[in-house]
This record gives sequence, C-alpha cells and structure tokens, in this order.
Amino acid sequence: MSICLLISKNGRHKPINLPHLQTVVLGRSPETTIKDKKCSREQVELKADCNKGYISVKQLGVNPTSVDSEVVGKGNQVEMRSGQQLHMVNELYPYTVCFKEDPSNSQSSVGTKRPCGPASEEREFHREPPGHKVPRKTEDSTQCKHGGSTSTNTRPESQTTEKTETLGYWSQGLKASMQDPKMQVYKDDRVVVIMDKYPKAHYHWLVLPWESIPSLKTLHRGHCDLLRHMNQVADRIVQQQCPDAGLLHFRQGYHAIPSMSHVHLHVISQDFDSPWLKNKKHWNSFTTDYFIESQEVIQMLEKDGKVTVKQGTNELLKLPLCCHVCGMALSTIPQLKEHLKSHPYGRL
DNA sequence: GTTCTAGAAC
DNA sequence: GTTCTAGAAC
Repeated sequence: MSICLLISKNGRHKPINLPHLQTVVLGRSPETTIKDKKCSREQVELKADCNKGYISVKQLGVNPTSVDSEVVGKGNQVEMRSGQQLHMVNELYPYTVCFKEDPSNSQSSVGTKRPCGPASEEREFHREPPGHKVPRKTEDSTQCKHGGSTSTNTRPESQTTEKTETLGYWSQGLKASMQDPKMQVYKDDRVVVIMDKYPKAHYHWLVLPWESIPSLKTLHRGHCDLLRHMNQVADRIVQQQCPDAGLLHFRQGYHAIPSMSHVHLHVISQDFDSPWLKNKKHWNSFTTDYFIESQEVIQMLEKDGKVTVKQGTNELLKLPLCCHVCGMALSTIPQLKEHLKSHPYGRL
C-alpha cells in the first residue's frame, strides 16, 4: 500500500499525511501555519485514494481553492493527481501531492496490489522517477539544460517535472524542439524561435524564452521585459520570413491553458490554411479568448504582477465553430475550411 | 500536443 | 453506406 503526502511547496511545514480513503479537513490552523483570514478553518476536505493515485479535493470555504489554475468552487469536488498543484485559497499556499511506498510496510508488497487504477494512471505512477517524488530545490539543476548562454533557472523545476507526470512525456516536447538547430529560425541570448511542428496556418512560429518558465502562471512582473522582447522578435520574424506580411494578418498570443510545458508565444497568420488544423479544439484555441494576446499578458503582468486565466476558459474550446473574420457559424470543420477560402488574408 | 477509433450524424 | 466528432491513449 502507498501512502499519500500533501507537501507545502514553499516549505511552510512538514508534509501532511493523508491516510487512504480517510477524510482530512485542512484550513487556517497551526498544522498548515496559515493565518490568512481569507482561508477558512475548514477550507478543504481531502480524501486520498492511494490505490488509484489521486486525492479528492472538496472546497468547503467561501474563498476559492484551486487545483492548477482551476477554481474548485464552494461545495464542488475535483480530483488531484501527483504533479498537480493545489492552492489552498486565493492562489496562495501551494501544495503538491505525493504518493509513495510506505517505508514502514515494505514487506507487505508481497501479495499486495500495486496502485491499480486505469492503465494510464499506472503508467504515470511508475514513470515518476525516484528522487522526484518530493520536489526539492537541490534538484533544480538536474532538469532541462538549455542551449542558450543565459540559462537561468530562477524557479524550482518541480512544477515542470510534475507536469510531465500529469500529462505525459509528450508535453515536454518543446524543450527538445527549441534545442534542435533544425527547428530554430532565430535565436539570441534570451529567446529562440522555432516553427510549430504542426502549424495551424500558413505561418506559425513559436517564440520561447531560454529561461525555464513552465506556464503563464509562473510569470511575474520581472518577466515583462522578456515578454516585450519576445514580441519584438516575433514582429521581426514576420517581416523577415513572410513576403506578404503587409497583406496577411498575424496575431501573437498565448494559449490560456497550453498542453505543452514551457511558455511559448504563438505567432500565427490568420489564414488558418493548414492540414494540421483538424478539430474544434484547434480552431477555438486560436479564435476565442482561449488565445490571450501577448499585449494583454504583458498588461496583466504590469498591473497585477501575475497572469490570471478566467474560470471556465477550458469550456471555450467546445464553443460552436465560428469564422474569426466575419463571425459566420459553420457546423463542421470541412465547412469551416471551405468558408475560410473567402478570407485568404485572415481579414475583411 | 497527436493518433486512433467507436459511434453519432448524415 | 460515408463523414465527422469526441474521447481515450500515448
């Protein structure tokens, strides 16, 4: 049998044991060292299933508890797995969850089932490399050696590592691509530009910082300059690489909840003429508010010091298909593609 | 992120 | 019958 530990990411206190299938209520208390009045004394109800490798998280308090960036909502319950991040309240007091073999019970493995959830969970569980189960700062440098001359890991890499375990190894693909000279279109001391491997339009580049920034939520005010630089580089790439840059409309922005780890700025022409654009998720990720303009991200950082993704953003991916230029509704992807031929430059 | 495929929609 | 989508698996 495994045991489950809830680990304070900023080391506020020692890990809290969550016994198998036992309800544990946490909140403002000496146990968590949280004194913030916004945090209820009974903020969350947690129940670990050590066999299946997840914990149920129920928000009891009024103020938002979140798992990754998604707010749970009072009375609601979500599952949280190894690698995901729980914020006790108001995006504060981060925790991760860790399942590991009970050291006091090692002999019981004979005749005792391993974690036995669905196949994918089993794989994810076993993929977790030893030593990464409890994120530690000393392990930062073992991750992802960047090719740039200024590879400055200013944040613990644990978030990146955990994301791998949640989403699979494929989610780390950009880290390899950005290092691959064959993919690189441009690089300087701060950023690299690569072609999107599966472009969703005639022109589709990704601008990535050498600095390891796992996601939008890792960004802080100090990144504003870097993001402005990414924008300038993107502008330059468009001018250099696109002969009809004057006619063709481009947008630069970030996916609110990207699948791939490592912050990347999409630079994409608005023709959306591509065999790789295949489904509703592809379309809506570039044509709804799921796509956050780069300028908007920078403004958020300047104003609030962080990037906030609105609740329900994931639902935008399920919206009906709608032309990004004229707003016409189309019922299928093939019909949409046919319609797009009437807007070859992505503008009216 | 993509691929694969069952089954819904036509 | 074919086309298309959506969800699981990776």
